[in-house]
Amino acid sequence: MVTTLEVTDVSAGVCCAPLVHEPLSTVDAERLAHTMKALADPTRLRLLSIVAASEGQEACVCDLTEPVALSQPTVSHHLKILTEAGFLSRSKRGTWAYYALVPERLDEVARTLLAGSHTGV
Amino acid sequence: MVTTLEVTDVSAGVCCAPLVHEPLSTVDAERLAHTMKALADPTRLRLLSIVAASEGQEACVCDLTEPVALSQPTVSHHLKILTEAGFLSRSKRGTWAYYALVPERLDEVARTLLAGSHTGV
DNA sequence: ATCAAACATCGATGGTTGTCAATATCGAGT
DNA sequence: ACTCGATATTGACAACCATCGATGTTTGAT
Repeated sequence: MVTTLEVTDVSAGVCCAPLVHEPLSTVDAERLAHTMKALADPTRLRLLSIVAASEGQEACVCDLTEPVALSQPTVSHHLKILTEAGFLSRSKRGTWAYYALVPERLDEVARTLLAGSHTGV
Repeated sequence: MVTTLEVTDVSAGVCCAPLVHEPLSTVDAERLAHTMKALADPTRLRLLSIVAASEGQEACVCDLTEPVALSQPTVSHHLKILTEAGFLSRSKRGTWAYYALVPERLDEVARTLLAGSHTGV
């Protein structure tokens, strides 16, 4: 049984775009918007949360098709978008493709949005 | 001079949707996606960041049209979407409409996305 | 070598969305 | 009352996107 681990290109990192501290450059805004677009769909959010709540925070396509009640091609399409945005990683084991959560990526985006309000402190 | 302060409906709060701890319900996913959609456009992200970087974290439409190089109706349209999503508040002073950042809302969304990875700590 | 299962890709389609010009509304000053 | 300046709304259009069925590709098993 062969195990292939594919690492997605996350070089277009949004790591250090403050959003709230200084005006975003056109290219930074474009990059961040592309990242947020991956999270701006209810199906993709559900897929993310289902994967995150699964054993080892990973799941194969066959486990995901039924919960979201969509066709397999559609699910594959969404998983590809989430993977390209860096929120999931793909590893193939046998005929199955396992998608795993990349929590650091979610945290990275969360930090980008932080505005530093002192809510109820 | 009359000052009107409008408070936007944020009752559709995404406050306590964990995203990473348990599968999102259909309705929660729908709500969160709607919120993320407001942040999934480069123009809106630039508008947000420009407002956030302005004096008192607020700006009027006339100050925003030129930086983004778009028509006034288009800018008003984007500001409306950001306001309805709770990221901006609108207060009218005279003929001018001032849009101010709501940092708590950004932090709220950021917390929703947090996955709790221990990146390089 | 062949077959079946899991997944990806392709092409098409209906719905959504960002943009603008034109128009409407609203407030301040004359 | 009238005008002007700032903003919101409307209608239209092109580009984008989520979805599906059909098909292609890869892998393990017979």
